[in-house]
Amino acid sequence: MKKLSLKENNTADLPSPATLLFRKLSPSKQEKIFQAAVQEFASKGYRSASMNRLVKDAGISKGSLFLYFRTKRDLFDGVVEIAASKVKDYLKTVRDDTTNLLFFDRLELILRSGFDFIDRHPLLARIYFHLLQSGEAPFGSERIAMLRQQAEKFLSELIVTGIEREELKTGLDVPRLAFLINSLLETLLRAYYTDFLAPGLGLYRGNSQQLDQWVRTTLHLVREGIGNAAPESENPAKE
Amino acid sequence: MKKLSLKENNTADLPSPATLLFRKLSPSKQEKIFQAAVQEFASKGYRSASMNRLVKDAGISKGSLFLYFRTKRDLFDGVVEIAASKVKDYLKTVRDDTTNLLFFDRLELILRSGFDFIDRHPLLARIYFHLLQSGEAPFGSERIAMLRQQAEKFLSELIVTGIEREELKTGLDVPRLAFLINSLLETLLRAYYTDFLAPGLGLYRGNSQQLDQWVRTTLHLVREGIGNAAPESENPAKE
DNA sequence: GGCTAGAATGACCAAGTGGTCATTGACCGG
DNA sequence: CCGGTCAATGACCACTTGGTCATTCTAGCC
Repeated sequence: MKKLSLKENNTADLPSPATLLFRKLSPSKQEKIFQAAVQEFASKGYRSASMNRLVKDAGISKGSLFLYFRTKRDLFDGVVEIAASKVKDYLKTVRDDTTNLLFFDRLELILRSGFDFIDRHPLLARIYFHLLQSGEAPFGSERIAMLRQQAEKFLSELIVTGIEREELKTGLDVPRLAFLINSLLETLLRAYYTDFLAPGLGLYRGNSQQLDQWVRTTLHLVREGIGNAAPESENPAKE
Repeated sequence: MKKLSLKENNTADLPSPATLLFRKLSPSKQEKIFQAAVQEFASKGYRSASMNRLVKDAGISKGSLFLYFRTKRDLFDGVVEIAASKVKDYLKTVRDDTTNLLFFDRLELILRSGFDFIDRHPLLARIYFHLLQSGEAPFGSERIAMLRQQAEKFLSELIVTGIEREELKTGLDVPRLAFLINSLLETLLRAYYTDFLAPGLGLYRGNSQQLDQWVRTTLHLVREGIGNAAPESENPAKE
């Protein structure tokens, strides 16, 4: 019953990057083309993705592709649109499904859902993070900023709720903390599908035990920090 | 008093990417070429950097450049070598200059020195982070892993020392925390010179007041976390 | 001067790029 | 079976890429 409006098609104001012609194609053909595009962009990044290769993989002619999407950039935008909307749906779902939980339980679920999302949509995740990380791409940085702001706004709301429920300290610097925590989550997720980011730490394709440990350590850091509060003594200086 | 082995030039075992001919050049000419290369790689990233453009900027002929560096890759390696060694020196200096300070003061200084480093070497910083973040480059990922491991080992040592001095909790998951804290620092530094990463949060080219706030918030998070410890009650929620 | 070793040069190369467009071919109403 | 419409095609375009190499230039020596 709580299926809130998942549509919320605020992307509608932007003109779709695909041409009318493309949208008249049979769904299966559209799918085939998108799939090839996702594959190509995910594995090569925007700049090194080759339209020639893509066309071969999709099994269509080059001329057709440029009838469906006027430019490489348009095609990429179309792919990003899909990736972003999937990510958005996932964020929304997680948020709505966890409203009643405690802050740190919510945070844990967000993280775990992130791993899950990557398992389900590895290529889309790759594109999403590539976009998020990439300073070198010719994308209007507004799009990147928007993605980021979305996640941070989401986290901010979580934190504010946590404060209201007295699960978190008062007087927190919410927007900055949202940024910092978001960066922690992003790094973890990125390292989850990238082999060289955390070599030897069992995050990349880690088994569930290793992931548990990561989740525990991360939550512990965010919850309590690592400083020794010297709980017995009123004097936090040397013992 | 154990002088930690710093392994100064463990890069010496690798053959220098520059040719003999290049090393015989006058320092000023070497400098000019390096400068053009740094500029080009920093602004375009590895893949989009153009040797043709570079050659024009450096004011030498294309043939010469390829006499000095056999391939584009070699030239890039040469530039990275410089960037990495500068970063390394900076890390080492910060560490050695702060051994006597408390853990969180050290951490603060590391962060502030990072900002300072970026102010001083913006282009090298860009290349360094580009390398660190880039999954798309054709660099052997070992180099990236090495850079990362260096920073994390550095942080690990700091944490261990902090634990020994009872400034930090005992029983911490040191390597994972080093990874997480490192990711926080990296994100902050990256956002410090990247306009779109933390839009509106005053980190990009922020004034010193804004930076102070960032430092404070970050350290507070790492030290105490954001969880409400419910200090009045002696009831630490069982887990 | 003449000679020569070796450094500097830029025209040139094959390969690849994103993108175009004249041609083809498939379908359809008459 | 015709003509008309329009999607599909791939040869082709101008341009860029990293890299090469025959040629030219230059410095030093006799």
